This record gives sequence, C-alpha cells and structure tokens, in this order.
Amino acid sequence: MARKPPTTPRKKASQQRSRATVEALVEATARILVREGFEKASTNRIADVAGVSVGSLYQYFPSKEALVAAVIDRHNEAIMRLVRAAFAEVADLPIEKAVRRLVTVAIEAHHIDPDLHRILAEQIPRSGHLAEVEAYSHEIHALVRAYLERHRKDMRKIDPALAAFMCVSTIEAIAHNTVLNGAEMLSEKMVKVLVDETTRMVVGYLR
Amino acid sequence: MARKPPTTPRKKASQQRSRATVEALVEATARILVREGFEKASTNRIADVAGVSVGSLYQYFPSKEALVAAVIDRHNEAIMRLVRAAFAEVADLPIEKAVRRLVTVAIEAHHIDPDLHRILAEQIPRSGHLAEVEAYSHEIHALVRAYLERHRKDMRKIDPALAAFMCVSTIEAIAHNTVLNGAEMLSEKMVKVLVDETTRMVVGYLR
Amino acid sequence: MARKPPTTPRKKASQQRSRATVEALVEATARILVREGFEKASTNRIADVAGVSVGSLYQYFPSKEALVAAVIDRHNEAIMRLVRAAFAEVADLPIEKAVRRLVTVAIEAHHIDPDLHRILAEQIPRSGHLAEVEAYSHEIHALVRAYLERHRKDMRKIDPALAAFMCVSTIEAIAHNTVLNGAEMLSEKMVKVLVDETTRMVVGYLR
Amino acid sequence: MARKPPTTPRKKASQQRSRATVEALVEATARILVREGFEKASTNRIADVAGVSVGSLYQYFPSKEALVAAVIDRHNEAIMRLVRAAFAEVADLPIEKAVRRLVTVAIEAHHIDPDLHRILAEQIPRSGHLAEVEAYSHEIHALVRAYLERHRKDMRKIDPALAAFMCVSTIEAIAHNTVLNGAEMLSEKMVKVLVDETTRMVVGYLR
DNA sequence: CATGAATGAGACTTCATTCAT
DNA sequence: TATGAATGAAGTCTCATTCAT
Repeated sequence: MARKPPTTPRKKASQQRSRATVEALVEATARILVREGFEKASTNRIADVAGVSVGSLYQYFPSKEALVAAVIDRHNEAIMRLVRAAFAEVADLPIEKAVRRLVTVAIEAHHIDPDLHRILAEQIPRSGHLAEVEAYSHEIHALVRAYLERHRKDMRKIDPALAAFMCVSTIEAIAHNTVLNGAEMLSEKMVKVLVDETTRMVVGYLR
Repeated sequence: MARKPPTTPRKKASQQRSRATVEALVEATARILVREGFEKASTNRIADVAGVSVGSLYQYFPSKEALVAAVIDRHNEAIMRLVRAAFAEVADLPIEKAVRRLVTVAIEAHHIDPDLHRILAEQIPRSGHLAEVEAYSHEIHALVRAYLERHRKDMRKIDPALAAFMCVSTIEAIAHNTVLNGAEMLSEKMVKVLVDETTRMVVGYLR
Repeated sequence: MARKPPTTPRKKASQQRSRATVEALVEATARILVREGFEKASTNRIADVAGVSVGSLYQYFPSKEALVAAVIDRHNEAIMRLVRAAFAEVADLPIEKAVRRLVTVAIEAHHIDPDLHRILAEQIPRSGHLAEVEAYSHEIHALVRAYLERHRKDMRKIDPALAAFMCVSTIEAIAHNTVLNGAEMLSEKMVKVLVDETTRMVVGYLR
Repeated sequence: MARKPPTTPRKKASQQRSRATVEALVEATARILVREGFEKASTNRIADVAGVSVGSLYQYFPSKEALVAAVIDRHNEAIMRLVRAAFAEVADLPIEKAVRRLVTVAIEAHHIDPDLHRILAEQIPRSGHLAEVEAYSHEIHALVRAYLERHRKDMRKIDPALAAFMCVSTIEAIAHNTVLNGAEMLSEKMVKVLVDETTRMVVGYLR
C-alpha cells in the first residue's frame, strides 16, 4: 500500500462516457456513504453500485481517498453556491435583513443532504483534504468580514475578523445542530423560530 | 442493520495488576489516537504501546470500539467534572457573571486535552458512541436550562429549552473553534477578548 | 444460537481462470483434509496449497465451512453417480441379484477415496453440513424404498420405509467398516465373502 | 504450543477435594460439549463452568485433550457396563433370546446420553484417543465372538470373527441411526418394532 | 479503455497454556 | 495448592490496488 496515494482526479474525463462514469462513481460513493456508512464503502462495492468495474474506478480515481475527496468537493460546492448567492443578494441590505437571510441560508445549506453532511464531517479529517475544506471556511469568513466592513458604520466598534469568527461560529453551530439533531426540530414553524432567535442573537451582538 | 458488538468493559479489574493494565490500555489508546490518528489505532498497536499483549487487551475490552468508548468516557468525564463544578458555583450568580464563568469554563474544558478533543470530535465514527456522548450533551442542556429557569425573572420571556439550545450551541462552538483553530488564538489576551465577546453575545441574547 | 455463516459458493466462476481457481481450492482442501486433518485445514494453508492467495479463496468461498461443504458435495456427488446408476441397472432385477449389486456398489463407493471418506465421516463438525448430507441420505432411502415397493410381492409383508431404514443402515455400516477398517480386509476374496454375507443377511431379512 | 501434550491425568486425585474438582471438570466438559459444541469448549470456559480456575484445571489435566479423553472414557465405561452385564446375562441363552437382549441393550446404550454420544463420535478422531476407543470396540467384538463360538452348534457354519463383524456392524448401525436420527423414531412402540426387526435380521443371518 | 480475477498485508479476535502472587 | 492475569501464536476474513486478458 503506497503511503500517500495521490488524491487528484487522474484525467479530465474529456469524453462524454468518461464523464458519465465519473459521475456515477461519485454518486455511488455518496450513496454508499449515506446508506451504509464509511466502513462499507469499499472500492469494489463502489464500483459495483456505480455499475462499472474496479479497474475503471482506478482509471478515473487514483485512490479511494480521491473518490471521497470528490464527494466532499461536490457537496461543498453545492453549499457554496447557495452561500455565495446569498452574500451577493445581501451585500447592500441592512444588518437585520442580511443576518436573517444568511441564517436562513445556513440552515438551507445544511438541508441539502444532511446525512451526507454528517458523514463527511466525520470523514474530512481522514480524507487528507482538510486544506480544501478550510479554503471554503476561509472564503466564508472573508465574505462575512467583507460584509461587516462594508456596514461597519451601523455597528458598534469591533474588529471585523473577530466579529466574523463569532458570527460564523454561532450561525454554523446552530444550523448544524438544528439539522443534524434530527426530526424533532424540523417543523416549518420551529425553523422560523430558530431563524428569529439566531438573528436576534447575532444582530444584538453586532450592535 | 449492523451487528452491535458490545462496548462496555468486559470485566472489572479487581486486582491491582489488572487495574494498571486497564489504565495502560486506555492511556495507550488515547495517545495513539492523538499521535497517529484513528486509522493507526489497531488493537495490536494499542496493546503494544500499552506494554501488554493483545490477549490482555481482550481480557478487559471486548472490542476495539470498547476501548475507544472508554477513552471518550474518560475525556467526557474530565470535562463534566469542570462543568458540573462551574454550574454549582454559578447557580446563584447574576446572569452576566454566570455566563462569563461558564464561557470561561467551556474554553478551559476544551483545553484539557485539545488534541484528543479534536480527534474525538472529528475522527471517531459516531456510530456506536452516540449514546454515551448524547448523555453528556443532555446533561449540559439540562444544567443550562435549570439555571435559566431559576433566573427567568432577569431575562426576557423565552422558552428555557430553546434558550438552552441556543446558548449551548453558541458557547460550545466558539470554545471549540477557539481551541481547535490552533496556536494563533491562544494568547492570554485573546482568550480574554473571546470570553468578553461571547459573554456579550449570550447575555445580550438572553436579556 | 450460532450465527450461520453462509456455506454456499460466493460467485459463479464464469471465466476459465476462475474455474481453475475454484477447482484448485476444493482439491487443496480435500488433500489437506486427508493428509493433515481438519485442524490443519486453515484458510491460509488451503490457499497456499492451491497456489492462490487467501483473497482469491474468499472471492469464491465465503468461509472455510463453504470450502468443506464443497468437498463434501463433490465426494457425495461422486458416490451418488455410482449409486444412481446402480439403482437404474437394478430396478427390474430380482431381489437377490439386486441386493448383491447394491452391496457391491456400496463397497465400491466407499472405495472412491477412502481416506477422504473417513475424514468426512469422522472428523468434520456436523453442524452446518447436516442439510447437504441429509439430502443425499434421503435420496438413498427413497431409492431403496422405491425398489422395495416395486418388488413387494417377492417379499414378506413389511413397511417399506422401515425396511429401507434397516437395509440402508446395514449395508452402509458394513461397507463403511469394511473399507475404513483398513488394509486387513481388502483382498479381492475377502470383499467377495463380505458381499456374499451381506447379501445373505439382507435378502434373508426381506424374505 | 507443544506438539503433543500428554493426555493422561496428572495425578491420582488422592484427596477428596481433588476428586470433586476432577469430577466437576469432567462434568463441565461434557455439559459444554453437549450444550454449546466443541468450539465453545475452551479450557477457560470449562474451568469457569466447573467453578474452578484455569490454573486448577491444569493441575489435574495436562491439556484440553486429556479432558476430552476423560469424558470419552467416562462415557464409554458407562456403555461398557451395560454391555458387559448384558453379555453375562446372555451367555447361556439361545440365539433368538440373546440377540434380542443385545439389540435392546445396544439401543439403551445409545440412549445413555445421545447428544454426548453424537459429539464424541465426531471428536474422538481428533482427540488422539482412537486407541482406547478401539479397545472397547475390540472388546465388543471379542464378546460377540465368544458367544457365537459357544453357540456355534445352533448356527450354520460360519467364521466367528466374520459373523461377529457382521453382527456388530449391523446392530451398532441400527442402534446409532435409531437414536441419533432424533425424535421421529423414539416412541416405545417404534423401538419395539426396531428391536424385532433387527433381531429377525441378525438371527436370520446366523441360522 | 474496460474487465474482474488475483494479490497479500494487515485487521480483529480467540484460546491453550504459563506463572507470579 | 489455588488463582486468574498475562501471553502470543495462529486463525479468519477484508479490502485497496494491480494487471493479464
């Protein structure tokens, strides 16, 4: 077993069939991860579920890690699409409105695929892709910080980096716990209440 | 779906030698988890590091899971000792003072063994240990809720369970991120700032 | 009570190479059973003798039991080929001739691979293989019973199932003991005498 | 692990407590063999069930094999007590009566502890005690042969050794199959029928 | 390019036996 | 002599990865 197998996709999947295969593999990995857990996600099983041979799997992904990395990436990209859009929307909105929107998006983002989210949260450290994931984290902090600096005059005096850290930590945690803690808190109404509360907490903090 | 191997210790260590062995095994597990990661924590390696034979390992722990469970428990117990003491101290203090103390304790608790904490939080497969961990989580929520109910007259009207959820999520997240984000935020002064900020956020929210 | 690991082959050997591997594994198992006994028949050793890797073994057989089951089956199938042919031959023969032929075949059948036969009879844990073995046993009883019913008019009045039980037990035991008791009783002449005696016993019983 | 550990009892169990311990160990072994199978009969488990420590087990039995051997011996002795008594009773009886009694005893003997009998039949080859067991087998053949020689004038001309082989094989097989085939054939009446039939077969053969 | 048979290191676990107390 | 903790060889089985076809 090679100590550090590469984790970047092997080729550009230039042809159509290739792309379909790659997609099938990533999808199969995600599904197995969610439905059967990390332990069961062997490369043979993944290839099987994807409907291709192990050989083909290794044609496109140099290692199992690379496959998991691709799943992580796909999921994070989906989240980031929501998040980036929300920040664009919100750039000129007043604090209260902006925060409310961002909190809502945070919860929505955790709803994209909660089970996958939970599994990936566990697997990321093992996947050797902390760096990529931290890039997303940094991006979010930067977005928040940019918003805060832009609206600094409507807030109390506070270091923007520190405030960003506080806000991101808080919102992320509440969204995470809300969604991952399962069915008990998922009613429409409950979500609305949580958005209200979180907004109140963050806005109160910033002012 | 999954077979559930037991995760409770196999026999009580009655003699002195036994207790030393058990202790050595748990300690070795924790050390390997921290220094080499979950993947490397094989039963043979654990026994090796503990200076005993695999046979002895299985004399006291019915599975690898049970060993990890013991580590989790030991760590959570250490945290809970701090936390319970803090709540006892704080029971009659006014909100501001109480929150400040609890935030401080949260950060201290994450400092008990930050590396182990990180591993346990990130790298341990949740399945199988959920029960143990949730028990502690519930206890903390209950403690916070009890405090809030006791001091309800000094706060705005708010559902105690909901408020507990908000406060625990927030404080826990900030403490977690503060400690786990590594060396950059660990200065005495920085910690004080973070305690101030978190206290302000939570107190502002409750009033 | 006991978990029941599967004992049926894991996948059909579709390609030629596969079939050779499967064959080699079953053959190796039989050889080790005979030459070194059940205890020595570890999966690693079997794979080794078969000239393949353990991995390949588990590609085709889900457990050690399954391998043993395959050996049993192969042996029983070989026996049953003789036995079925003999019953076909004998269907219309008069009792004396028929019994003589069947006794002879019973001894021949035990000669197919006497050492393997002994091991299978004596040393294989019954649990798990009972089903397969009983199927053959039932088939033999049914064949005998069918013959007896067909020739009922040449015999005394007797329950065919009971008579089948008596005849099969007797013939099987004598053939078994004859062959397994080793070299001392294997002379041509001795076999003839034993066939005579057994025939006399059984025919005398039926008439 | 020593290649060939001794299988004879280590000491004479001269004292009373010793004898009780030895008895408890043999009994525990038999019970585990019957109730949980050979696989579960580990020395630790045996000691546990016997209510003594493993250390004590090895005080009295030099190996697990020796323990199994003791069980085999105890069981065979019990059988042989019946058998010897029966032959004594039968020595001067006419053939028909004698055979009937011996067949009955054979079935009774198999009833002493059928489950243990079945397990032991499997384990004897592994136990390295074939020799002792064959001694019993020889004894039985000798007893039958002696009877046959004594009553030779009431039979057709036949080699006594051969006739003994035929009779023992037949009676043993029928008794074995009758008892081991389980509940379906155990009614009082059925046993009587089987005794009748077996007697008829054997007597018919001898005359 | 695809296939899937083959590989083999290594993980987990058991158990007969020894030996310090 | 009894105890039971400790040992470690050995067994079963999995799975990431390679490579002949």
